[in-house]
Amino acid sequence: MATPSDSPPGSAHAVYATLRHRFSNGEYAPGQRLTEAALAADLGVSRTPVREAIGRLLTDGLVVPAARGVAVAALTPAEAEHLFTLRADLEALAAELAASRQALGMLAPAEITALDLAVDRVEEAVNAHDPRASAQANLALHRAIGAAAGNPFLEDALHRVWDRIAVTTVANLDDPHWAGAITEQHRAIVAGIRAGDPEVARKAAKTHIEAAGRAYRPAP
Amino acid sequence: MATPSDSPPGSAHAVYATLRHRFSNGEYAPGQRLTEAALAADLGVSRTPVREAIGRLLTDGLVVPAARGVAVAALTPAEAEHLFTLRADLEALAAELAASRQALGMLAPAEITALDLAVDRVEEAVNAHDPRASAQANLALHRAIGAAAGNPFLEDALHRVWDRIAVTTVANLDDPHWAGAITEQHRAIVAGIRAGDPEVARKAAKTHIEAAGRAYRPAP
DNA sequence: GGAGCGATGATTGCATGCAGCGTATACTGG
DNA sequence: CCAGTATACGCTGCATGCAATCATCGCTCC
Repeated sequence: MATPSDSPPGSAHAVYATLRHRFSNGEYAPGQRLTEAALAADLGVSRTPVREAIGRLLTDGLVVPAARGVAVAALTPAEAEHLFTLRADLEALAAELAASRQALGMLAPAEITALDLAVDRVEEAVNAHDPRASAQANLALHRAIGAAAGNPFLEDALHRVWDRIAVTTVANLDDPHWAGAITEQHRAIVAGIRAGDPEVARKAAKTHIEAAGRAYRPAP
Repeated sequence: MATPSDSPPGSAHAVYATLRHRFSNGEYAPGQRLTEAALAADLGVSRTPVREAIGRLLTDGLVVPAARGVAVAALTPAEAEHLFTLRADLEALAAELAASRQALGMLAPAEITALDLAVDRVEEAVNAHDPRASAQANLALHRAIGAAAGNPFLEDALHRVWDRIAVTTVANLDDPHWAGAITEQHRAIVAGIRAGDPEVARKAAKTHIEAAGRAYRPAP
């Protein structure tokens, strides 16, 4: 909900940003326990800012109260389904808004070009069978679409969903059928945006995320 | 994003919940500055948990960094528009999911009855020209719809949007045309849910929130 | 040998202390 | 009377200290 332009100073926010970044990179295993002292030592600050950051992660749902403090939140199959349902709608809205802005001439040509480029990068990474790079390139593309929507609150909601999913996922791209479909679907979304057709873009995005949800298999 | 079933213990979370509740009740004026010491004294705890709670409010965007600490976030017209755009889509999804669950027999008859009752309460409050009660009853209805959707992540996203809007709003219900339309639109949403028709429910909800967005005028 | 129980250790949760910083106020000079 | 400046106060931000709590490990008893 915070407009991303804010960059509050302070060690607490830095710790929070760092941890959030680590989560979205899947650097922590689900169920792993986090201790304040260890993080404080790791990040070179005292326990207080770490404590604040963990509190924020708690409200984000990225960590859950555990026996002795907090643990990295896992994702039950039901939760994953709920997340993808929400994500499908949010990304559909993002694509729709991006297309609307394009129709109104509010998107720079460079932004559209960047979308094409991002699609290419995903394709390359998938063809190279590099799951890590694929996930990152894929996220970059979707982030770019979210940015093109021009709605900071939507972007924030998307980030929350992505981060929550990213904890447990290295996207399942070894399914050859899904790997083949992903680029085609990406191109359909971008085509809808480029054409300035909100309905087409929305449907393409929704279809894509629903397919991604079916392909997703949470780590055990 | 936090599944609402979690209820982390601790004074920090209690402070956060209290403040969040106050915000959603509009108890703080936009721009008002909040000091840790005053809140700590008010709530009978030390500055530390207050500090943590304020940190969470910062990431929620409900407060913004100010000269001397934090101030209650105001809402620019552009932000309000973005919020209502997102809200329209989220509530549309909520109504759609609620209708789907109804079609699958997953909604208890008591839930449907509660929706009807909530609509009636909004109507009464609006007819009584009680803006405060109207806003609360309206929020209660929308919360009920959100709950009927059965998706905790969607509920959380909705709460974030509502709270962000609630800071500056006591809904503008003195517009007689809007006041007359609101109950009709509410009934349309509930009718769609009761009929188990996701498309009808979605469109009704979207139409309603878009109308609400037009009627909304942020406090100066 | 297994199970129950107690002690110890680690870790959280909150309070307080202290330094740094910015704001506001009061005072002085023009 | 107004403007400029210096001082002092309030407030934040972080670190540390202390008490309470819970898990784990080892011991004893059956």
